[in-house]
Amino acid sequence: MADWLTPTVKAAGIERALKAGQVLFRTSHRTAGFYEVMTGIVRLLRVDQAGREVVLHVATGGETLAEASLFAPTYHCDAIATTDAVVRLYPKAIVLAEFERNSKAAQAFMAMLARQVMHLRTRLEQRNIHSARDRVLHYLTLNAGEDTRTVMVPGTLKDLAAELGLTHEALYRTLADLATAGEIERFKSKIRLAKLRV
Amino acid sequence: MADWLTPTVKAAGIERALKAGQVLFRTSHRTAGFYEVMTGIVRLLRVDQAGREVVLHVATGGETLAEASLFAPTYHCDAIATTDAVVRLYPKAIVLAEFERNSKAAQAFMAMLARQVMHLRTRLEQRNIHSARDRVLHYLTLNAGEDTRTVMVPGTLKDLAAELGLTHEALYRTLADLATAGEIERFKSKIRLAKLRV
DNA sequence: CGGCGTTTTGAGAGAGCTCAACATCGGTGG
DNA sequence: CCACCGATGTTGAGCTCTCTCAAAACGCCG
Repeated sequence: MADWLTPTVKAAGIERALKAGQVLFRTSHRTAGFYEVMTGIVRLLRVDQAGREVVLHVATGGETLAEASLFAPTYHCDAIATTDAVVRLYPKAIVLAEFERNSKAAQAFMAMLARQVMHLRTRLEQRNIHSARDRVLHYLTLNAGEDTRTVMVPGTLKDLAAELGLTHEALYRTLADLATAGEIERFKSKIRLAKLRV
Repeated sequence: MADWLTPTVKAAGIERALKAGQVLFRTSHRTAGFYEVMTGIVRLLRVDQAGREVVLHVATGGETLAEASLFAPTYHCDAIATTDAVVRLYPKAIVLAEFERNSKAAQAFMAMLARQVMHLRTRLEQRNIHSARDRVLHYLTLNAGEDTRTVMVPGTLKDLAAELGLTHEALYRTLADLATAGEIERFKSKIRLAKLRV
């Protein structure tokens, strides 16, 4: 997953603990580099003229943050810890120098970004599906494993509901309906799509 | 916008016209490179066990397609023209060689991908907002220009509705409501947010 | 002038959201 | 070992909001 993280870069990572509400960086601050969220939740936002927060993104464990800051002199939004959190800073100069020297690392980084773009587009497409039923089916179909039928559910169903953009109630109901309709089978942390009806 | 497109790469671009319904590439085909959609609409999709299309993305003019294919031996989805379309192929070998030789170009490409990631995350965040009113306001606030109040509307309001994930009726109504509430002013192809009320 | 697409407004229905109650499970501490 | 507690999982009922279907006004271009 993080094969762009060469030993050099990894060694340069600087961990930092944040209290809930603490500011990681603000708009127009000079960019230090980009971050990886290790634990907790960090949100990216802008503040509009009326002082309201306009949220750009909510990052949780494992996600990277502000990749674009590698190529910009200043940050373009604020980053604030929503919960207590631990982040790791990858200093811009070191990362860029590594990419210059090591084109394999650069390629791996590009590949990671390209995969993210792909994945995000897919999730966006998913949100165009209005029916909860179809949205869940879309997700299951796309995330079915080797046998093209079994999906491992990562984390709780509540988390899944959030990823799908549904309330957890709606997800529970939809799964229950699909199960009684015989379209899926449910297991502890797996869901299996019914055999295709031809 | 396309500053990663060095003359070398640009010269290597191969245009190709597609009829509606024509296949550009299929899953497991060997990757030739990635594409830019010049005109028309191309959709990326997978086919599930029951033979149904599962759409991953719908690309239109100016968008790039299958960036991740640069780093993979085979395509992981099908690409089919929805309308008559013209695409431009940037051959993998040439692009990668250029990135190896020209680290500025590589950096520009990374920067482009990073910006895309940022933008897609923002759009995804936007879709988490359920109320049409708040979603429109979120969009307007984030896209306000220099003066932080005026938004140029690209294309028709119908297009905007699609980008926002609303029906055009819902958007028209919401804009009308916001206008009568005095929260926005509407012009030919501009919308201005009302002054902040403190 | 006659079409075609966008913009606008109306009315109705359905689907998911909200609020609420309860079950279940895992962990914690007495 | 059991009682307690919090978070997840589940089901119910009502409501709101957007979608859908419909129709008409408007603007643009041939």
